Amino acid sequence: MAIEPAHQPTERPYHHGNLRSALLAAAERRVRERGVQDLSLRELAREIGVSHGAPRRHFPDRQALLDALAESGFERLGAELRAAADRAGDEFQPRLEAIAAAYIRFATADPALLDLMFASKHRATEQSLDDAMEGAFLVLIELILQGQAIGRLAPGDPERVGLVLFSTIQGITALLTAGMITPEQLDELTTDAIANFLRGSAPTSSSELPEGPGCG
Amino acid sequence: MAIEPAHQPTERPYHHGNLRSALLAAAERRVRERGVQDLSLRELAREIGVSHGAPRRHFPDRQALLDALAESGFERLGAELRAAADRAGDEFQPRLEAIAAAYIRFATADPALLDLMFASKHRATEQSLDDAMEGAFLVLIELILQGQAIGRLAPGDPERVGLVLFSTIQGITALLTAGMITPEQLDELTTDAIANFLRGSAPTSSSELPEGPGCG
DNA sequence: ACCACGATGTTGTCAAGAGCAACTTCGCTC
DNA sequence: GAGCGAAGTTGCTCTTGACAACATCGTGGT
Repeated sequence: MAIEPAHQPTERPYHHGNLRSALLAAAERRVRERGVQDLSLRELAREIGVSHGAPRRHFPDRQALLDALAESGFERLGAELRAAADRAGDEFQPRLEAIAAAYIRFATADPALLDLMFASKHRATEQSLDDAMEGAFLVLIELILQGQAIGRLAPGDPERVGLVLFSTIQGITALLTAGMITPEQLDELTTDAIANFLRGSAPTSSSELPEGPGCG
Repeated sequence: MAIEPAHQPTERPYHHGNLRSALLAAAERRVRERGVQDLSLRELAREIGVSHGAPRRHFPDRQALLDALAESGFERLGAELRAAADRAGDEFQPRLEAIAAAYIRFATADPALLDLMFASKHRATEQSLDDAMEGAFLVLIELILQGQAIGRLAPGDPERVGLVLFSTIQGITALLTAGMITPEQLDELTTDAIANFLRGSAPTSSSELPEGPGCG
């Protein structure tokens, strides 16, 4: 008989439908609210209304779920960075500031997730995780290329320059989530760091203009 | 009956003597070898040869041990930074490079401990942890002050400048422990970052010498 | 239609760890 | 030398992760 059991029309069917997505979504929320440490597969199963053994079909162990969480985190981060860059228009510096702000916004909203993303790499040799990471980093590389093209940044391997910028921004988030700086200091530090990066990576007068015309 | 039981002269006495230190030492080694995640109080107790309930007398719960570990980590980090600075002599740039190298050496040798140090701050409102952190950061501040005094760095709040430098170095370690850069890239990135910082924080010609004598 | 099979979910079990409490042993002081 | 508190032990409960055997569903082949 039929299509539905007698109790409630929306009684859970035997199969959840997309348990994997549900687990990831619930896990991301739990991580945001209570940290990675307290994340329990059984608790997630309970919350979703599924048995404690069910998650195993989708994630062989706890680490596998964390890896998947990290991967989706990198995808979302990449998307947010790109969106911020797009919204910021075509000019270099506003784009740089928008990307940095978006990164820091992500880190502020999801500190535990970002930690997880940076921690998960250790064990996981997953290609997909690498790809997701690479995708997020690409936004920075493109920005560097633009900066070099318009002469705001000294020429050179864009990846090297990108890493310097990346380190700085990631370091700021580390200090923030570690509680070593207050939210007020955050804005100040971000501004300082970007200004420092721009000055430090600007073409030198001599490289830009071999004759040293600054003293014309 | 008396002084010793019959078995072995060096049979463990009922009281360990300094279980707290032993726990911290064993924990630090375990964290270095297998990460924070796998650290188990009971395993430590077993390794030291003490019952599973004993650690509780010194650390009310697992987090308390982690906090203590973080604190001692900051103390050691501070000591190593200071030692490196002292060894480097009196000149500014060698000191800067030595301090950065020492920080990164620490991060390379004890990645999990550094993560722990930066993660433990969340919960712990311990004053002692703050103090230990502050002590490590002080080395940087003094360095900045020196740089400003000799005119290699632009004047300004040394803490602000110090945070920029700190962020960058900490960011590098984050990329390293995340596996996003290889050890070869590490040296390159460190060099780039320091050079970038120095250029970015150098006094401008105009602020340094109001009359712009560079073209004299 | 029907059946077999694989994917998904459930239940039961085991080992291990954290946290807690009652008890024991020791060192130290009065 | 009695007792008191610090340090250590033992035994318990609860939770979790991992695993295996079983149940249920839907889908493709015939």
